[in-house]
Amino acid sequence: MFGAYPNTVRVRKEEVIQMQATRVLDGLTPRAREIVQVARELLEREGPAALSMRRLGDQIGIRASSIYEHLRDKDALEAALISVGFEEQAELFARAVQGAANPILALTSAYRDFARRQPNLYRLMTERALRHDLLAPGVEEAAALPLLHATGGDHEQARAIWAFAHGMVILELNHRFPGSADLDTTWRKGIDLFAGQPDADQP
Amino acid sequence: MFGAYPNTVRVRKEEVIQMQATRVLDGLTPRAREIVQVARELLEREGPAALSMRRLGDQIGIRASSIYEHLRDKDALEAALISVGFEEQAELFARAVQGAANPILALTSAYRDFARRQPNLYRLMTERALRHDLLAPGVEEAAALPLLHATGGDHEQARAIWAFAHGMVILELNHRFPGSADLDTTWRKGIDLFAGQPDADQP
DNA sequence: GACGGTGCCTAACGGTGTTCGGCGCGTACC
DNA sequence: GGTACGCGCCGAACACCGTTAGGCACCGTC
Repeated sequence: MFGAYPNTVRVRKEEVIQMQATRVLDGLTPRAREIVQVARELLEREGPAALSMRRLGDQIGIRASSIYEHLRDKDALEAALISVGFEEQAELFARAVQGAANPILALTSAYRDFARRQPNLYRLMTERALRHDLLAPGVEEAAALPLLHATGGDHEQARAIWAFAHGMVILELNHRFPGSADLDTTWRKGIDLFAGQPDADQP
Repeated sequence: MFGAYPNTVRVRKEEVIQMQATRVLDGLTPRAREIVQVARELLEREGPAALSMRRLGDQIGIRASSIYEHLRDKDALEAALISVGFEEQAELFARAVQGAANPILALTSAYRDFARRQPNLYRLMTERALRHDLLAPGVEEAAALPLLHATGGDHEQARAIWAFAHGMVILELNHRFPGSADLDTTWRKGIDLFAGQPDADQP
């Protein structure tokens, strides 16, 4: 992410829209889509430990072994969930920057919102190396494009902002900040550093 | 972390040293210490999936069920590993700031080194909420103190730097940056923003 | 009407964390 | 010196996990 394209890339909004149009679940049968959807609800409602093939089968009304008729294995199921997550991020982020006075602030707010609304999916999307061989192609890059666009194509800055945002989000989700911490302020100050008045050091 | 103490705390170096002296493993029997040590090697050598009670027993030469004579359960084992990790961080960080021209830069370098040298332990320490009821008391705070000290007691700044550092580290460990990314540069630029010349915007 | 594929089933394998009952051995005490 | 105790181990078992193999019923197509 933030480096898959050469530094000189110029991203037009049309390209972003087009990548969003590539629906992840289109490559799946209706039954597989249903399974992925139920899996997502189960994951978010009861946590990662509850997302077992047997529990998932129970939710649908079939045996665990029958799931393998529709999805190769659990890795493929998780990859589908992650692909859906990236797709929704891409759409969310593209919408967030539309007409935003401070695109980077708008993007990081949307990033935090996404993670807080579906913490278990967000963890799934970030806590391990990605299986690019199982993900829907291009979906990760599509989620990253709005931020790269907001930094004017500066991969360096985009990566730094992403690292800060992910660090803030995942430490918050894992309750690693004390309850007394004013995270809104920490976010604002941090983002101001990255995206704030860049002309401050100009004469 | 970065908030367990009131903002006005003044940390003397002697206090840091003293907290380091509290050895985590002292509360364990010799056999339990051995198990934790073997578990650490197994975790780091073969990854989190290999850290099972049976595999661990094999390494020691006993049955999995015998481990429960020495450690309450797997949560307690993991908590011991995490406690050891924090303890080593505390010592490493305290050493890193000694005589450093730029303490924050020295600290974040040590932070990254720690994570890269024992990625699986670092993941274990950060990827879930901490079981404070199982951790050695004070060990998390001890690891956080040097950074809080380096920011002059500014919890806000300490949290932001921590979030950036953790984000950079965990995304690097999980291979989420492209191979072409120059992470050294990203680190330097990011840390400069947080800790760099604060007199840049002075006349 | 037979054929083939689809989608489910049961059963099983090897793995996981954990508990229970038993057993041998060394130490402490009478 | 004999006895009691408890520590540290063991085997067996339970409930769960991901996954595979083989069978069976249905349904559309030739």
